[in-house]
Amino acid sequence: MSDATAARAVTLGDVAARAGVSISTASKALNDRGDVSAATRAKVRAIADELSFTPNAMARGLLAGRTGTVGLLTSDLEGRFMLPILMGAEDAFGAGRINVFLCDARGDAIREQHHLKELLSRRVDGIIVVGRQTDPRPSLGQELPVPVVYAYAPSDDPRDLSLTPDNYAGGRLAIEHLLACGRRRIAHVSGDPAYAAAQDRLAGARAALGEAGLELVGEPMFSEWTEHWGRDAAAMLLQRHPDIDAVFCGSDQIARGVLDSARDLGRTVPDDLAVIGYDNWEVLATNARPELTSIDANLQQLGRQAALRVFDAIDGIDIGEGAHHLPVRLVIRGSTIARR
Amino acid sequence: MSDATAARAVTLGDVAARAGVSISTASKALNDRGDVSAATRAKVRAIADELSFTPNAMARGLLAGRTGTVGLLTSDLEGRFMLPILMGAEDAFGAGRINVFLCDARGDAIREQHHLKELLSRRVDGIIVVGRQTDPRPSLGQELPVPVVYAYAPSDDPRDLSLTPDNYAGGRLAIEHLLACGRRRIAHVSGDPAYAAAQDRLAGARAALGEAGLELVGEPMFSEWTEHWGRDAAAMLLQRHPDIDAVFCGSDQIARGVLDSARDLGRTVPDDLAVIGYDNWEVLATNARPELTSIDANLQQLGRQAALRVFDAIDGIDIGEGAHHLPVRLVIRGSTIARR
DNA sequence: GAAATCTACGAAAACCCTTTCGAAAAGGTA
DNA sequence: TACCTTTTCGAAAGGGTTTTCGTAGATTTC
Repeated sequence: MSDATAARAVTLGDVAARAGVSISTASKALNDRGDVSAATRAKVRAIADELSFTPNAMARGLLAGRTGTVGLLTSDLEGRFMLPILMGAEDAFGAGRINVFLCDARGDAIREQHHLKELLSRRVDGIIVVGRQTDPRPSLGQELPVPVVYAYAPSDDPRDLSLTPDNYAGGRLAIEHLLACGRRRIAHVSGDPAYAAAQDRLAGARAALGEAGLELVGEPMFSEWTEHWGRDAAAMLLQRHPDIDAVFCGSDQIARGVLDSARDLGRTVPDDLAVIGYDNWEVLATNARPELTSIDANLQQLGRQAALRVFDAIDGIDIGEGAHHLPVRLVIRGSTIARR
Repeated sequence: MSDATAARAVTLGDVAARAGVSISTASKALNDRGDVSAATRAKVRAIADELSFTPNAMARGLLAGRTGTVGLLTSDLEGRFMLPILMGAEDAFGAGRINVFLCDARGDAIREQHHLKELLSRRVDGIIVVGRQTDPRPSLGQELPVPVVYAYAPSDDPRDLSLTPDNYAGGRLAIEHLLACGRRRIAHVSGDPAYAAAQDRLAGARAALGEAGLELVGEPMFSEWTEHWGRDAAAMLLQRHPDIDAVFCGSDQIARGVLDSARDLGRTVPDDLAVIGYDNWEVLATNARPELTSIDANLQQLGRQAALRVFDAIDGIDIGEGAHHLPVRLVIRGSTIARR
């Protein structure tokens, strides 16, 4: 960028002057509006191309009242869950010629307020708030001049619209799959029990077991969402309850640890022991031995949905309120069913 | 968002009227500019707060010529490398009251052009282009009205400024560490040989070995950047060259696979065999058995640098040109040195 | 008391675009 | 020729803010 001439950008006026027409005619020619002769239109278009004229979105937005931008307020970019949501949203917006303002609050409420102000000052047409856990988070309030949709982490105010993955259903789905595979003695190893996700998944699992007249083998084991813990937990578990035939893990990382320990202890997966993970983190799941069956939260879909809701709200459509739990999906791989 | 009144946002005029002063006085009062009495200033401020007035950034940008926004044009959000870069950039910008337009081109040139046009239409003050590989990518051209900095993937035009991690130095660093650990019979397992990163790391490794009067054991093994390949490669390697005492892996995933196979084949890491990875992907590296020594490309720092360069360019400072290789960092863990 | 100096404020231009409405030109009809 | 219709274009307003410059009033100086 040595010679980036900071020359004034070419304006509609420049195009009009060069084409020998008025500014209004030029505008109409470029926007297919009003009555302009075909010849004039072609001429203006040609000149605009030649000067590589790009209309000033700000000037346009000033008039229209709409900016064609949406704010994406994340609390923690780092998280693995943020990305697919972000992609889904960006995807949906990209199709509609909307641009995304990205703000990362780093989990800090003050930074969040600061970013919120920035977004409002830029007159975004809507805001998506993406949390890093499925635990409820403080609402931005009801007084905002733009529609807000909460994704992943629901708002703690039921008047807000929140989209969040259905962890309860995920827990059920995992257990139902294990039961369908003929497993009966199922244990649960999960992460931090303070996470709503951990509790919801467990609740779903217990419900599914209950309907089959079964219970978890032993107490559910909670600690961290890491492979390390998965290994340690599995070692303890297999010693205490050598007769288990399946483990439902709260995350793929934990499941990887469980797989490792099981292998070390001479258990064969899936024949001897079925293992199911959660999150369907592809890199981890597909490189496990055997490949890991998992629950996918459809996060990209969730991001898409959030974006579409914001679209609707912008168009004046009522998008409703409350926390909506989006369906999750079972991805079957070799850790629960032997390959034929 | 049930009651998001689409009421017209409060303008400076509203504040001025309510305060009983002119628009210009109100503006000056809020911006600490011009001559305004302390009393008037306080009054205007109070009213602005009360009405929760937020200046319209578009109207402001229209005048100033600067928008306080920067475009982040990524070619592939999905990639693991994008995130830290994005975070670093967002961080640097956040501090300077600049907002980030995020655009994901999905690796598609047409989408990229489309997004570029959008960004220019929004009159961003600068653009950061983030690629997904360290291979050179097509330049956006020299004719753009705003400064551009290429991060991770350098531009193929030497007149552009590119910041990219120094893979050659990374290769050297890895080998030098292994040599310092007393290893002499070192093999190399890497990913897709079509990646510049793979070739650069290998070249650096060979240079370091050469200086010590050594050579790689066997041919470098290329295939995929996966654990699967790491396992397969290690199995072959240890059969063909049972006497190797270290493996330099092209990625942490490959290294994880190598660790797995080594363990299966009864080799002890690090006593018997040292393993070093690349990328320092924390989740993988710290959960390996033993924890994985790796090379960290300082991507967050790279993103920061890119942002700062754009800042400078906006301020009219010449930011230079050419591809700059940013230093990488060795992170020592248990896979190369036994814990005391 | 007049002149000079400050101080505090307001009017208006500028930024770039879209849109409305009126006017001019061109063509057709009686 | 006088009148009407259709087509094509331009003048001007409007959007919200910043900034420049002028002015009215207050204060000081001789």
